[in-house]
Amino acid sequence: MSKIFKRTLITSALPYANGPVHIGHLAGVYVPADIYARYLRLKGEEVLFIGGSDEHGVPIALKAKAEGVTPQDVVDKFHYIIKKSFEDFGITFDIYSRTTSDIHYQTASGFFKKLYDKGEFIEKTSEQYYDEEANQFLADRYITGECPHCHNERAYGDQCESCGTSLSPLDLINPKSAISGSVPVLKETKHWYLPLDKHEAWLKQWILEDHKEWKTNVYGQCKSWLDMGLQPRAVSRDLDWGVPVPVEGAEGKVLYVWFDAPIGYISNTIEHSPEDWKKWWKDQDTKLVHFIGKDNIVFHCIVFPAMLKADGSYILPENVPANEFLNLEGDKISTSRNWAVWLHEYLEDFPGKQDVLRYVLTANAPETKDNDFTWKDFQARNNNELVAVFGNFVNRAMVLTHKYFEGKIPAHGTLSDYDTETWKEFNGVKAELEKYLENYRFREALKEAMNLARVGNKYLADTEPWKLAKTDMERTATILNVSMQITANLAIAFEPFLPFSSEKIKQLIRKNDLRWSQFGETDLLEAGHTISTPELLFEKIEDETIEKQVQKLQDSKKANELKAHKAAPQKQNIAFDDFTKLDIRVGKVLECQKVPKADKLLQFKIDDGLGGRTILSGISAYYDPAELVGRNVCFIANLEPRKIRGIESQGMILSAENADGTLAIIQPMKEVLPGSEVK
RNA sequence: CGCGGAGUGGAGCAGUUGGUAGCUCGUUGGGCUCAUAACCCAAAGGCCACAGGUUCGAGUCCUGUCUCCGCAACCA
Repeated sequence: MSKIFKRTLITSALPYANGPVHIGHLAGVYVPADIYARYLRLKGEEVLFIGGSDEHGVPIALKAKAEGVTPQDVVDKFHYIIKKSFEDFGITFDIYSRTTSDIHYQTASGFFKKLYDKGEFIEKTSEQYYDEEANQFLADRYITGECPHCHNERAYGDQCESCGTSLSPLDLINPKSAISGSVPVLKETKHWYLPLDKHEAWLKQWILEDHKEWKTNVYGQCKSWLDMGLQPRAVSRDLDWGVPVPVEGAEGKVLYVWFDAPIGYISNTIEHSPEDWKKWWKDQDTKLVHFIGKDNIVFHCIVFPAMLKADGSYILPENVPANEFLNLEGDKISTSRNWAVWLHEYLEDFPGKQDVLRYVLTANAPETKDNDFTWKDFQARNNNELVAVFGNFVNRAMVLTHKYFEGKIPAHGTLSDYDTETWKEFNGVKAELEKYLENYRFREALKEAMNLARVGNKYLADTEPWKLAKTDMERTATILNVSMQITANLAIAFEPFLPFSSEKIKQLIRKNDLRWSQFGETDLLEAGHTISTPELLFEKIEDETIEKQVQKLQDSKKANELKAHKAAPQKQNIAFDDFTKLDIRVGKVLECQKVPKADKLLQFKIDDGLGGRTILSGISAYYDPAELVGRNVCFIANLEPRKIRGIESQGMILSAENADGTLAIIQPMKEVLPGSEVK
């Protein structure tokens, strides 16, 4: 894997344009990708960094419908919010475009057509629900009906949000079209599939043999997929929002988003350099790197490469450095629950503090496992590391230079052994930094850069120029010369990570043209060169600021709970006779235990006054089996028995579901005999 | 026995091809005063999830077990 490449093409996962970007996206994908891009540029290498919005697919179509606008309105809104926030945050895409661009339509369409003509797809016909009133096939999400499991009447065709089961539209009882409300009919529809199974052999060789250096999470997941055997995947859908399938007889069909989106990398490259885009995608000397989150591993390591290979003229990714997920204050980040720190809001709340967030997200990046972002940690890293170590050193060096030499870099005398040793340390760090950056280990790399600032602080503390200034001005001059050279070096070292601060240092020392190759040089600033008056690089973040953010999160959490607490609408009235058909009883719990290999199930042995029965209930998350023994519970006695996990459940224990989904068992207020009827 | 990832001092993490367990923050004590009460030094704190095995020697290899996260399954 030591191939020398001429240029590097960096792609970062296309954010889905149904919401703004949050810190999870940043930590997982965009900050590392940007660090990598900036580093290579600083080294003078040929780099192209591609970004863009992913704007097709069912969720956007649904959101548009719910808000009574067009899908284009939805993606326009978020595309510009996302694009602007990336710009303001300093993510240096060479192009940030979108999958609704004309060029993308042509590119994606052409890509499909070529594979189609080469016979790289297989065609399959299957039965899907069709809305005769609206004259269209229905995506899974467009079908609602009764969940066969929990009988929630508003389950979707792909999932029941009440019980969490994933469904197929055919499972739904009384399906209804979400578009017209009519009853859909089953109709045959044809789709094209990419036969991944045909690509299995070379994928195995390419990943499992030739790319053992990929990160363990990436390699492991690919191996698991390859070992299980690959299946053909549909590349088209019946939908009216997307790139039309460019084949006769494919009216009303569009490319499936996962096929469509990665081609966006290519179309955005074409949009950026229409003349010579091919050198980025079709020249073996180009190194292609995909930055993504762990949810995208399979698409970028298996599906997209299979697409590229099927075409035959494209290069394959050299590496796919996928990160794990970032949690927020101990909870999963969630767009729908509004549990997130949104980039555009951060930029408003913390103007000029892009680098603080970049620092925290890199220092705590989820490179090997899921990590947690907390505001307290954010504050601590800012105050104890950025302010106290990095900012403080630069300030010390500059203040002293102004105090003793009127802001002019003094000429140095003979370097002492200690001076030389300090520089040696610098050179060592440079090599380490490069090693880490080139292996996508940005957390470690940043730590090395911080160590340089520590070296600086230690240097000043050990040499004590403020004392020497009283007796030995020549030595003081040397010390401050060295200190300012260190400062200039810090500007280089931090440029990929904290570009705004690096820029500020360069302004302060009035030196703009610093390149990576100069890193480690001891004469970046000439004697006599005048520097600006010192300004602070970072400022302390007070407790109140942090408390405000925490409060903001808690408020949104509360708001969500209240929103979710809206009581479900009342169901249709039923006849008294229907009620009497239900046989609800009180029973005493005799035994209770967890069902092995099942997350949620508890197995009960109930004294029902009729000889006892076994009932299973999915409440393991909320009750300890031991505390339930001896308690009275209510259960439906005449519900048809059903086998779950191989055990027959003879009834249903009644629980109330709280707004947050937690369950509370219903029990009678007074002691009653087992088998008592509930009326 | 579903698949993958992870379990290292209070917190967050390194530990490369097996050879005395490190880093940052925090804590405690000391020093210093140029600096945003910042900085520097020192100390305390880990039976490297657990149990076996291979080896002269294992955090590092093998086997088994447990826990956490994601996916899958599952919620009468």
